This record gives sequence, C-alpha cells and structure tokens, in this order.
Amino acid sequence: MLDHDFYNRYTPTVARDLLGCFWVRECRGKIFRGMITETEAYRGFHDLGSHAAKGKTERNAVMFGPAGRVYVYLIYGMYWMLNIVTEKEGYPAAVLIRGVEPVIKSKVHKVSKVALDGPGKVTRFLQIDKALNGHDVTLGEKLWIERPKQLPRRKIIASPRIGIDYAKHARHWKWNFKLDAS
DNA sequence: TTCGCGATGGCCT
DNA sequence: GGCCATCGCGAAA
Repeated sequence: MLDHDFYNRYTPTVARDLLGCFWVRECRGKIFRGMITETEAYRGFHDLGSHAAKGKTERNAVMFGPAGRVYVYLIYGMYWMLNIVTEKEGYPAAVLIRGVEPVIKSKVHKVSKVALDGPGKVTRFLQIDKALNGHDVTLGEKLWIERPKQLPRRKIIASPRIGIDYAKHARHWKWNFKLDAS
C-alpha cells in the first residue's frame, strides 16, 4: 500500500508514478480493483487550472491538508471527481484520476480490459461520492492504492491537461500523464 | 468518424 | 447569473 511519503512529493512526479498502480475499493463487502492509466497534476497557488488558485474555500480545503487524503467534488451537477492530495501540509496540490482499467474476472475466467477513459467513469466504477471527501488512503480502509508487483512496460505520454483552456499560461503545462495504448 | 448539445447542481462573482 | 478538472446521445458527414 502506498504511504504518506509517496504522496508527499512534487505533484507531477506523483502523478507519473501513480500510473500502473491499483486502486482498491472496499464497499459493502465487495472489492473493486483498477489500474490507473491516466492522471493529472494540479499544483500550488499560481496554477490557474487548479481550484486552489482562488485561495482556500470550504470546497477545496482538503487540498491544503496532509498528503494522502482524497479530494472529491461534484462537477456539472452529476459527476464526482477523484483526486489525491500531495505535497506538504499547507501547500495546495493534488492528482486527478482520469483513467482506470478495471480488473474484472468473468465467469469464464477471462480478464476483460474495458477502459474507463474519463474521471466521471472512474468514480462511478469505484463508487465514490462526497462521503469519501477527506478520506485518508494510507489507512488501508475503504479506499487505498497498491503498488503493482511489476509495472506495465508501457510508454508514458505527457500532454496539456483536459478542460482548462481558461487557465492562461498554465493551460500549456504538460501535467496530464497517460499510459500509451497497448 | 467528429460535432453539438442537454442534463444538472454547487460554487463564486 | 455564469461557469464548470464531464458524459452520452443523435445528427451530420
């Protein structure tokens, strides 16, 4: 299980290192697993694409807290966004989880590779909503992240982040990280 | 294949 | 009142 020290680092590095790791979600006696395939870094007071650029509010307060907590918020009235807080306490930063490949074993023991290629689809699969906002993923309860035995040998593509064209110069930062399709 | 748009509600000015 | 770190559908091409 990934610990506080893993998350308490430079956010784009954490975002990159999370690729290939596995979300584990324990909910109502069931376990859901999925490999992280796409992430995005949001960092500091001057990143105009980040909620924290407008200062601390009730909504984004978790971003200012200790690393390893989950920042969950609602967007477009219907989708929950899942982030994991990074860096030192007091410095607002987080990694948005944009893509996951669920590990699903069917009745014939085949492993399907259905890609969840969007942050709203990720939270639907992991059954995440506001109730988990602020949850500590270093506890190993309900929701946490595991390092894989072997990292996938897939190329990492760095691109500008999605949906933040309003963010002035920050829109060009290549803080979206994605495992190349294999 | 891409494009346009409606759903839907909390947040911020 | 406008905007938003989105998604899925249907039409156009």
